[in-house]
Amino acid sequence: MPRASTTSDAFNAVAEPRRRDILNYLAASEKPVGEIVVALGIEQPSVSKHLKVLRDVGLVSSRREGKQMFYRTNGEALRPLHEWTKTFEHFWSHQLARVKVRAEAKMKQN
Amino acid sequence: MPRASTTSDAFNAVAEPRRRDILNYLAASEKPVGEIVVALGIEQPSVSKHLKVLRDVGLVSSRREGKQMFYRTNGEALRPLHEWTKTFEHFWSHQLARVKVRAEAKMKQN
DNA sequence: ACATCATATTCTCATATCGGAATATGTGTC
DNA sequence: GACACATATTCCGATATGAGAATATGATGT
Repeated sequence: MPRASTTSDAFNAVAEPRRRDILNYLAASEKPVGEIVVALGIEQPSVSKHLKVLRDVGLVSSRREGKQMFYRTNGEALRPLHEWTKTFEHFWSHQLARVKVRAEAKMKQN
Repeated sequence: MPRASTTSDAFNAVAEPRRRDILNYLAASEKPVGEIVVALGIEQPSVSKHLKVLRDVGLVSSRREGKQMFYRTNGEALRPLHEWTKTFEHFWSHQLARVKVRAEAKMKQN
């Protein structure tokens, strides 16, 4: 069995750095493909292919306006990722407290 | 150019569902490989291979105790994922998002 | 040294991938 | 219709993958 398809879910789709770049770029406002191409410096066919993947998993939506296709990030599709990583939040938010405590303990020694 | 290696970063490593299962399982407390095998019903070689990937990206750490190898989740390595998804949080949590969604729903009625 | 238990590695295979190049589709204008 | 513009699709090649099976390594006890 090979690796799961990039279009199988949001986890697989955002594993690709370029696709995260695109999502970041489209988060502020919708943009036509051509602007993504120049802004991120990616070849046009690659951008179209990445957008297709993102669209398949619901991470972007599109709208046609004349010759142009406007894409926008649909951040809601990232919610499962956020929720899942959130369950590990205590690993670092608690740590801050622990480091603090350890630092204070060291201070007392001196 | 093929897909980036699963060991290139945490994003790629957790794209595999089994590896997320393992991270979930090891989050509570460290466990030997054998227990992961029975708990998740995955073949032992697969578990070892997944653990190697997770270890390569710092998502788990290991400790030997006699014949057994204990693994534990290192949640800190998921922080980049959490931080990144957090930048999209307003898509679902912000009141504006809710208003938008409701407005779009109303549009669809017509 | 040997046997046993626990884990890791190696091998094969079918498959999905990404980038690049070329081409196709779709839209508006003359 | 012919043309230009914007975007999408197809074909190619190199490569990493995950599962399964077989085997290797490592640790302990006798």
